[in-house]
Amino acid sequence: MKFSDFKKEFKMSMEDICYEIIQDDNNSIKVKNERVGVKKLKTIIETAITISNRKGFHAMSLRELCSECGLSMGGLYGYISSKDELLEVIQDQGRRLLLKVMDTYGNEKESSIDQLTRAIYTHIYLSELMQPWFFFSYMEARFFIREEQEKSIETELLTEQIFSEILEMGRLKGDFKLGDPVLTASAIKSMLQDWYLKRWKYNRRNISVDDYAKHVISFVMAFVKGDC
Amino acid sequence: MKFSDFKKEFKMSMEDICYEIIQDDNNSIKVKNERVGVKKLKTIIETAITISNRKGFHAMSLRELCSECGLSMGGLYGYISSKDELLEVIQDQGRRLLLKVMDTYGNEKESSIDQLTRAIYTHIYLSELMQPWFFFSYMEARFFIREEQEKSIETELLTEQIFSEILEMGRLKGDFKLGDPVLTASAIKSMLQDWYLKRWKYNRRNISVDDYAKHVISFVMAFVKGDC
DNA sequence: GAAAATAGAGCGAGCGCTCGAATTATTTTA
DNA sequence: TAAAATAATTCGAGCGCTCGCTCTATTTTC
Repeated sequence: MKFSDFKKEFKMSMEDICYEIIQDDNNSIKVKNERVGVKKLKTIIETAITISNRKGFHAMSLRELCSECGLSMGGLYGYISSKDELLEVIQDQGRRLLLKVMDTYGNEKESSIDQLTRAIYTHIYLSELMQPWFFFSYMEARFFIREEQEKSIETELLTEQIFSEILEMGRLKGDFKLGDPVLTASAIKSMLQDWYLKRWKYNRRNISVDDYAKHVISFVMAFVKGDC
Repeated sequence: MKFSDFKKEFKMSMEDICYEIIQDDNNSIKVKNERVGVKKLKTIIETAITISNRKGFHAMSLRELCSECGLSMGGLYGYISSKDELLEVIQDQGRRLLLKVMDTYGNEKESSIDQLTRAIYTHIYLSELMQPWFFFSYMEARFFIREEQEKSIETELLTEQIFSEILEMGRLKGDFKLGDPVLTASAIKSMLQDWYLKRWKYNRRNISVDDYAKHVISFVMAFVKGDC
């Protein structure tokens, strides 16, 4: 599996998700025109993530967000009802994308090794395409209100569970030799997270997404194939 | 090496560092009485880290810090000249401790495997004792001013370099079979960082610092001993 | 020309920081 | 040793400013 192939299959665009959000009556979007609304909402979310990743969500003023999006305070408040809701929209949008892709990429008929390889590739490739959101979600999580924080923890543990289940299944089938599947899943996850958290480091060293994925795979495989 | 042994050897207390800082004329501490000054400064640093780790340094108001430390705005400003300087003091204090311990724990006469094992143990044990500072330093780094940010990056790369040098040396001696030492060092580091960044997860699962250290060691050893 | 969208001045609250008054501790004087 | 004088420390109201958010006047759209 190559990144370029994955990118092609990854058709679910942000615009589709923004369209879904605008249609959803649970939020406070006052704009009627869908064509304009979807485009603006997309800009707002992307710009908010960009500024937040530079200086933090809390330190980003809404005036700054407005001027970078090319709209006024009043204009912005046609899309959100508070700064807290903006955060919810960002999280909601990212999670929708994430869950859709994770659903698609399961395959129970593969061998344990292929399953593990595929899961690692999928996670790294996905976090490459959604790097700003993954970074945002990780770094801002501790400032979320309780409800949003619980959703974040849930998503974190869910991802980890995917790995621990593959490991556990592989151990039962005799394909893997490893101690604690949960600790191992956690170790794998920390390597995957490094890819979207330390982007500056890997850019500086000219390490491509495929270089990184291959290295993680070989690292993990050495452990699960050996006896410890 | 057990954590309890390490803890005993780790005699350098925060109070000594605070004493050094107060003696240093580069800062703006106006308090004359050393006995009171050292104690208060220690409280200020520890409380500031605690509040910051909960809600972020930027979101922590100095009024809040004052009331938790039991002093007034004026009182606080006898120790710092600005909120930015408080951040510098926190970073400075942590880095002094970190570097002192890292200097102590080198040992060039060991075998490659022992060196690697010792380096991993030292890092995990150290980050256990200084967890709040490590967490603070990692999560707030992107908000630092350029100068402070460069110091952070330098420290990050220095730690990584310790591992990549051990790995490179081991490969040359024929003890290790591995591909890229830098990528491997980076993978090890991401596992070490997980220990102080995801404390809630490991606490919830009742995983001790020694459990974690052992697992990382076995994970890394499987890779460096195998052929990839 | 009605409805939808936008603009941006204005509001109260809370921020980092200051500074003179109040309080406490120490030294000097008689 | 008690009183007076001086120094050191603590205090918190107040300053200028920016924040999230509101609301009405204006412009744009169809």
